[in-house]
Amino acid sequence: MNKKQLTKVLGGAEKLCRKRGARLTARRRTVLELLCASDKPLSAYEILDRMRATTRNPAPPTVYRALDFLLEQGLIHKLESLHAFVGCTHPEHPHSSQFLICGDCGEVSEMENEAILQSLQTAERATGFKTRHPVVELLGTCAQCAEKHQSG
Amino acid sequence: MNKKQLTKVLGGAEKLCRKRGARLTARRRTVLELLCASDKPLSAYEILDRMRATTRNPAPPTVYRALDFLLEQGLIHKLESLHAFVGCTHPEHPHSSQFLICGDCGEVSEMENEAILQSLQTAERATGFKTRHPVVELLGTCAQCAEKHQSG
DNA sequence: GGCATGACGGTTATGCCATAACATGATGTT
DNA sequence: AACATCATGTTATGGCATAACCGTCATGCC
Ligand SMILES: [Zn+2]
Ligand SMILES: [Zn+2]
Ligand SMILES: [Zn+2]
Ligand SMILES: [Zn+2]
Repeated sequence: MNKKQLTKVLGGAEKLCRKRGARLTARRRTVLELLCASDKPLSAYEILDRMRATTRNPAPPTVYRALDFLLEQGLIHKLESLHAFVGCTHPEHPHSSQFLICGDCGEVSEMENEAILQSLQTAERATGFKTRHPVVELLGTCAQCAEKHQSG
Repeated sequence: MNKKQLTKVLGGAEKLCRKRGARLTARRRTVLELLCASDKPLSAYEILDRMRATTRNPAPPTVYRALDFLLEQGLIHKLESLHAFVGCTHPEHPHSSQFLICGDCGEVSEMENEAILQSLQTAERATGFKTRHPVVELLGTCAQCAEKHQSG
């Protein structure tokens, strides 16, 4: 995410939280900034390291509490298969997305694919299962890296 | 999994490994048995605890090495969102499946849904992404538990 | 003002998940 | 026997996540 996008997302988050009566405090905002500014997912402890630049002696609970808040507000997502977190690219409305995770370059792209959601919902109806939180993470190789492998 | 099914799965695993020239050793077999005999997913450390009944002083690497082998052979699956493992219900052929994970009773059911696979593959083609391992885990409430909630 | 209430975050400690690194033992081949 | 290879034992360590307790600050009510 570039600086302009970052500003926009942070502004949006601010507005969203105000509307909901949720408090986007300094700590929480810092964590969101770090995640959005990063070009790859960050683990809680990576966030912790980066916080040392601006915060005196931060500890794991500080980070995890902020992450919990941001997850509740839908401003970030957790990648279960990586034990890491990413900023959401379109937090305006609640949604469930799918993630393409490249094992070569580490890039993660968030996707909101209607056909996939439909197929999941169809399966749920057939089994009577009620999904609260779908985890869809595709681990593999992105188009760029696949091309490199062929040419290189 | 009941005792009869367990015997069948273990026999199948034995045969499968022999065919592939892979060695289903005592340790590996024990871990597979424990997973298949359990009615819910087990973490590596839960497996470790149960191994103490039959093995002297087992350590984490013992379990993790067995798990790695069984994963490679497709005899078990890892549930990323639970940090736990389950025995595969149909290991005869390689496959990628989806999991319905009930947060109330802890039951996990493995599903191999063609429509979901298709929708994932369509999305891959559209993006040029090559998936090596899809993770699809639906966290929610199973039909049984949902019913209990309504009546109770 | 005085005081309860509740959200937020600092601090310390702990527990679970997973692997690195090295030593030993089992198995099969020549 | 000598050797290569794979599996396992053993010890130590690193990464992920939370429990429990306490101080602080804002808010609302008497
Ligand atoms: Zn999102
Ligand atoms: Zn890539
Ligand atoms: Zn399976
Ligand atoms: Zn259930």
